[in-house]
Order: sequence, then structure tokens, then C-alpha cells
Amino acid sequence: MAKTASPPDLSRRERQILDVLYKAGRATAAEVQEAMPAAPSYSAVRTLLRILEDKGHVRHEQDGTRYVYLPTVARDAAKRSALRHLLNTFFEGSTSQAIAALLDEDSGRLSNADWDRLSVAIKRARKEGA
Amino acid sequence: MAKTASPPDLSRRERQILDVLYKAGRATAAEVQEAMPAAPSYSAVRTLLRILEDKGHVRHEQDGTRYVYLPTVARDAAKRSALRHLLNTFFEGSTSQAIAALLDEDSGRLSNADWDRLSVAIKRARKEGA
DNA sequence: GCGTTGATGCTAATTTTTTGGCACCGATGG
DNA sequence: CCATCGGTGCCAAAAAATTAGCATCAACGC
Repeated sequence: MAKTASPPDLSRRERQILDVLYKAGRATAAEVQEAMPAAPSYSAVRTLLRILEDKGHVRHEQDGTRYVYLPTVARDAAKRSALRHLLNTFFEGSTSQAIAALLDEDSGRLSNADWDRLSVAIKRARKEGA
Repeated sequence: MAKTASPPDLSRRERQILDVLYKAGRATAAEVQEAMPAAPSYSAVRTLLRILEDKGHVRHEQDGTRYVYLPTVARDAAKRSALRHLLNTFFEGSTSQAIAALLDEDSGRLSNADWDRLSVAIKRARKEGA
């Protein structure tokens, strides 16, 4: 079972950092710090990043002098895992309930193109599933 | 701003407990313990529940001799908040992307009734939104 | 060549979490 | 009435997370 963005085994700060990385895709320690809520010191952030790297949640690439950090678990896998967790916690595992909630949430902000894309996706998914 | 099921300010155990409570709706300390991943001692769980109560995330009702715990923030609000967080972290805030992911996730498990309900929900949402 | 800047590695100290233990209390039933 | 059972409250110890400091090193500009 892969790690996720909100697995039950990460500390508060670790989670925050991973969230930032998933959102940004990749970031330096400084960038992570900026993006963090109630950010701690730069030094603290770096330490956390190193810890996350130890645990295997994060890796880094060298970019000139500095490091750029990335999540190890593919965004996509993390995404799925997070979705599943949310589904189980709040939607009794029901996909359709979740979709309904999403629609309810901000139907107003969807463009016509969005709606069309959605209709298509649904038709396609329905066929595939059957 | 209300608290959610995965707010950046809860500790690991606190989050786990809150997740359990949101999923179950209400539960005694013992039930919470059972439902927890890698559960600690009963005593530890009770302490955490008391802490969560202090912080205002949880309240309890008396049921005969014992306590039954409930989240203070309505399930619905927590749900929304968690959704929004997920959207921002993994879907660039895009509702339609998220829905697409949900459909992709397990289209196979949706019944015809589910699909129909979904279609209706979408049509309705589209009208309302415009 | 040399100081300054901006990064890193490591480590120690602090703070928070997490845990379990123990005393107490009401209900139950022998 | 007393012992037991299942719960609670409080507290202190242990473990983990969080934080910051300091030494070091490469690149850059003067």
C-alpha cells in the first residue's frame, strides 16, 4: 500500500510539507517554507525535508548549488489514495455521493466547456464500467 | 475558519481519532480505539479525546455511565473543508478534474441507479449554476 | 586571492505528543 | 454490605516531533 498525502503515519509538519510538494510538484526548501502555514524557520524546514527523505517520501535533485525536492510517490497514486481516504471518511465510500458533493460545492464556477467535458467523461466511464 | 478533518494543526493521533469520529458519526472511547490504525492503549485514546475536547474539536454526551464522543464541527462542514483541501492540493482547485478522477477511480463499481442519480444531479447542478 | 552570499550537514535543545498508571466512583450482583 | 466491573479524571514519564544553531563548502564579485 503506497503512501499518501494524508497517511496516518506522518507528523503534522511532515504532512504540511508533503502537501506543499504535491501542490507545487517540486520546490526548494525556501519555497516550501514560504508555502507553509505558520511556517517555522528555514532550518526547521530543511530538517523536516531530510527526515521525509529518510522515510522515503521525498527525494531531491541537484539544481546548481541547491536542492529541489520532489515527492517520491507519484502524484497520481497519492491523489488516488487521498481520494479513497476521503471517500471512506466522509462519503461511506460512495463515489457518487462525493461527486454530488463536488457538484453542490461550486457548480456556479464551472464553465460550459467544463460541463460538456464532464458529460462526456461520464458517458465514457459508464460504458467502460459496464 | 472552521476546523476540518485534515487541518494543518492537528497531531497525528488527533487526526486519526477525528477521522474515526467523522466516519462513525459517534463513538465511545473503546470504539474509537478499535477503529484506530495501530491503536494505542485505551488510556491513551481517552486522553486524546479529552485533549480534542479541550481544543473544541470534539464533544461528548453522556450515555448511561459512559461518554459517547462526537465531532463538534458538523460533518458537512468538515466534509467541504476536506474536499477543498484535496482539490487545492491535487486538482489545482478544479472540481471537474476531481470528478473525472473519481469516475476513473471506480466506474466499475457504480450501479445503474448510481449513474442515473448522477446524471440527474449534473443536469440540476448545471441549471442552478448558470 | 579573499570576503560575502547562499546553500548544505549535523547535532543539541526544546517543546509537543503520546503513552500508561493509579485513584476514584457509580452500578451490579452475590 | 462488600467485591467487582466498567467507566472516569488526573498526572507524570517516555518518546517523538520540532526547532534552531553552528560549522562548512562552493560560487560569485571585487
